[in-house]
Amino acid sequence: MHAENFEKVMHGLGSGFDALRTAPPVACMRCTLRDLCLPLGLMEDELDHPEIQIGKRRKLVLGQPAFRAGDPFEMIYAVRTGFLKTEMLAADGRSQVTGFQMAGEVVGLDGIGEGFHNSTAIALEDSEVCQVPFNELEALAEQEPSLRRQLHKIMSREIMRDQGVMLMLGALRAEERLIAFLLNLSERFASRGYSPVEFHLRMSREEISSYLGVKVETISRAFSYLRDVGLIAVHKKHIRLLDITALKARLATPATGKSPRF
Amino acid sequence: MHAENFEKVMHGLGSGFDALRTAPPVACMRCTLRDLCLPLGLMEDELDHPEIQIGKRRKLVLGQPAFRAGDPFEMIYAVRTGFLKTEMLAADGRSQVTGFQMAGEVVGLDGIGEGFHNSTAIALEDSEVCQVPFNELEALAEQEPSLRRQLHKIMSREIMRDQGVMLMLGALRAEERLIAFLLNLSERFASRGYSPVEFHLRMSREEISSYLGVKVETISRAFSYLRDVGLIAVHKKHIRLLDITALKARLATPATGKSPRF
DNA sequence: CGCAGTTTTGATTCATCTCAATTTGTGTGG
DNA sequence: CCACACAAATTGAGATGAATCAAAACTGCG
Repeated sequence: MHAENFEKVMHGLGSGFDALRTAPPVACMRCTLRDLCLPLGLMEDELDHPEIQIGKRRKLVLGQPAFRAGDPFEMIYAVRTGFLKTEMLAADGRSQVTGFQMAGEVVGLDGIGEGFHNSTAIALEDSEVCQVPFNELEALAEQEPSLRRQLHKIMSREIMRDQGVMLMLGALRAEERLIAFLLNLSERFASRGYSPVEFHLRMSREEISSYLGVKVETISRAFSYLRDVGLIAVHKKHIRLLDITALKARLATPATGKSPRF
Repeated sequence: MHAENFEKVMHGLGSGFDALRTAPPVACMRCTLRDLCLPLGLMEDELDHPEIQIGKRRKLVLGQPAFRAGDPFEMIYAVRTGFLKTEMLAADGRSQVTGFQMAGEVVGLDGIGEGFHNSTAIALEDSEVCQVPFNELEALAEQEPSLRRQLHKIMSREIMRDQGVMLMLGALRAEERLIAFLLNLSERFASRGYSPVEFHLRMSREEISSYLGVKVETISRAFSYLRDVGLIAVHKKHIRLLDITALKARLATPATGKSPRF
């Protein structure tokens, strides 16, 4: 979906706002996600708070939610390790996956507006997130212009990401959606130092199909087709992109008539 | 689409940041969109700045863009009167309408992240917007906690809105999408004091179809069908919802198998 | 009043869904 | 470690919704 959304991410370690004064276990400055994260901006201007940190780490086992729709909104969550999915529930109980998040990406931003989360975030594998109390973050952002800008960028990027998904759902056919999805994963893995051509899907076909707005069978067929034409290699959840250029080309052309590219 | 998104809106009048000190033509406090807007929060806490205002009014004639994709990001825009559409351009030149905005709604938030707009906002009728310089807004928000919260809410609501559209595009069939669209307009008109059952569409069928991710012919057929079954009355762009309850019911049931409502 | 663009309607084709069966994978307990 | 039971994924065949191609009706405008 959408060219680049290796989102800069928000995170923090330790706990509480007074962390500004006390030296916490692991400061944001030393966090491994430093440059993907909120403190990125922080560091630029505010090197006088080397130990700044907000939020605390929390482990999630496979299937465990970070938060559920309806929960009061208090935190936003930065993925430190692992893989999450977010899903929205329709009124009739059916749900739709709205995104997959990997290290350095943020979930929970949708809760700000209404005071409660309207989506659910679930770990697709054992993961670790950094819980950031939003009101503390806001307060801190007040004092740190670069942090404030970073927060706004993160929210803005989420808006862009969502709009990219809209474009994909509105304009691409099933097979193209899958290609866009795979290419998007590829980019995100690449930007994290992993192989862009070979990776492991953490989500089920069902979850992919929900995200892409088609039925599981259709996704399965699309996988098979791309394998048959030699564009990808599939071994259960292990994917290898055999010809990224050709895959991109399939997105760049309106194929049968609908619009292309994400 | 999506229950409520009569977005609180950001606006301002006059111009420049120094407006904090000089008395501008029309202060936010006296703006007719006051309670839909950013100053909403402002007023709660900061009654000591009765003349506060940022941004300036700008008229747009039908078809005129407030900004274009690629333009450097400097302002966000609150619709004061009229009707806008926002659209994203795909790599191959095709475009997709990503939203329609009416009085009290904000456009341009997607530009924050990358420093340039990645969508285009165009007036669907003669309109007036309030241009708010974003960096000034950020600076002002720094001093006004309630304004800051309001800004975050607005961004968060845009995220929720987009996710609602994702759900619609991923889960509903053409006819259901149109119903969701009409019901959404209905709510937004209602929240502005207009009739929820009778209104004028400002956008073309083409634009509706782009937004809903289907072809024009399909939208036209969906209109005709809903008319034939007595759910709506259509006279060109004038729409009357004859049975809102029944329309909602069609969204609440997985119809032929796909997911409904959202 | 006639032309150009938009909207509607019709007929057909095609993509995706649906239903159903099969295969493959996974976890559990013997 | 194997066998079984259950879940996930694939494949097939047919039904159906939406796209496509084509043309007619309508709308607005000079």
